[in-house]
Amino acid sequence: MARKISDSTVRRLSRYLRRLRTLDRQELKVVSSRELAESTGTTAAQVRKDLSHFGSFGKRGQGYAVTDLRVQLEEILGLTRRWRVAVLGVGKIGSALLGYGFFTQRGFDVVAAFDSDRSKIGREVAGVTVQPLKELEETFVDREISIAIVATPVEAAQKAADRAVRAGAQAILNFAPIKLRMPPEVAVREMDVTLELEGLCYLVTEAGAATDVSE
Amino acid sequence: MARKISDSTVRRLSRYLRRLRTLDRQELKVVSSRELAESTGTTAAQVRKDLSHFGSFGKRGQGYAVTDLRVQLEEILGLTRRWRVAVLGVGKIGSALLGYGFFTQRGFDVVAAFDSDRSKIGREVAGVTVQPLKELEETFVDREISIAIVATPVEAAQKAADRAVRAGAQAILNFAPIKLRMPPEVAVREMDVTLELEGLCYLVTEAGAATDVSE
DNA sequence: ATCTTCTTGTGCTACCTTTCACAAGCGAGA
DNA sequence: TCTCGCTTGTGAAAGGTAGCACAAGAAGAT
Repeated sequence: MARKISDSTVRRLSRYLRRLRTLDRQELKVVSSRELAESTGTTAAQVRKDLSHFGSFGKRGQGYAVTDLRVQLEEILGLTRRWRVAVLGVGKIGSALLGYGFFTQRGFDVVAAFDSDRSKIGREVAGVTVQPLKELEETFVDREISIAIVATPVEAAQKAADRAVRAGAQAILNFAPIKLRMPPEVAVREMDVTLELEGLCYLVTEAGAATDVSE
Repeated sequence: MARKISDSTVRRLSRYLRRLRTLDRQELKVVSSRELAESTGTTAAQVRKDLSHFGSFGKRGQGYAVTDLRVQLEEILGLTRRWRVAVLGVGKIGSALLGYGFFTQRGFDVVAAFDSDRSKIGREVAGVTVQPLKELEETFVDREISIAIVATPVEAAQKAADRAVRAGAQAILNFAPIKLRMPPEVAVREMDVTLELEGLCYLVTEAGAATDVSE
């Protein structure tokens, strides 16, 4: 299992898992690569290729055992344990994330929140008390936090992420509109709303231009 | 300009533009592909290749004129006009987006918000009055809304998106954890927090397993 | 026991994206 | 005018990802 798995494969695995959990709740026993593909927006061949990187989980002629595959995927993705998460920056996005019940349900416990704004410190948001930044290092170590969600204003993002990493964070989910510079051993994913919106604008504009020409 | 530009290229163009806007504000006149690459986390060759799909904007030996390239990119991405946006679902994420000042600054006007919850209807969030879903169609047409941000609970997402498209939306930014089925002419981008978090878990777990073996 | 039907796992192929490497071009200075 | 230093634009190569097509295998029917 030494070969590198691409981000797009990992994203699809998450989608398969999500679907499998639903099927499992509905007590369905078996699913085919085709069904899995249709419900996650990909192709059957892609599903099989993705899974084949990790082993053979299906039965020819039958499909995949739902519960079994679900468990396998949870193990592959590292979701058999719970993950402790901290939110850096309790503004609009930070508060929304703190109140997002889905996390707990999915194995993520938001156990700390930080902000530099004195008026926010001490306030309790969705069961988590907002702490001052100076307590970041100690809290990360004490509560064994491995994932930091950066939801600060853009100008504070890099520094906040740096501190989280020095305090032991192994992964960063970044909502700030900036490309963070991180050491290679730290996993980073970007959630950049304006970037995606601008991407949509390009597609709409392009589609419009294309039809204009053909007409 | 008939060839298809990949999503990753478009995302990078957005990043270049973001950087160019900063440089422009700082009154810097010229920038090289190398500088642009460093500040956006890519390579100089990549920057040049990305731009070359749309024309020759630089001067050999000199670099790119900042303002000029900024304007070119704004035109390419379709950002010389303003875009009218509606938020579907005024829960945690929806409200956070409504209050996100960055949008206005970047050419996006959130001109409508919808929710099915009676207690939210009529309430004003960041200058936008929450409307009932039954007014969706009329409002999309009247206000010429082209982009819908789906921030409903997962079970309502597909229906909300369908209605938006029937009412004239050309693009969907989807925050619900589901792969939306949309006609091909509609542009869709996903913002799936748990998907990204699970991706981080995979990377951290994998990195841990790798070091365990080598040690 | 054999045949039929169905679906997996996978080698091969096609396509797409990124990187490399260098000629072409620009300006400054002698 | 010629040379030098620098950076672009781009063809070609490398590297990666997705799709195709089919042999292998499993269960049930005859």
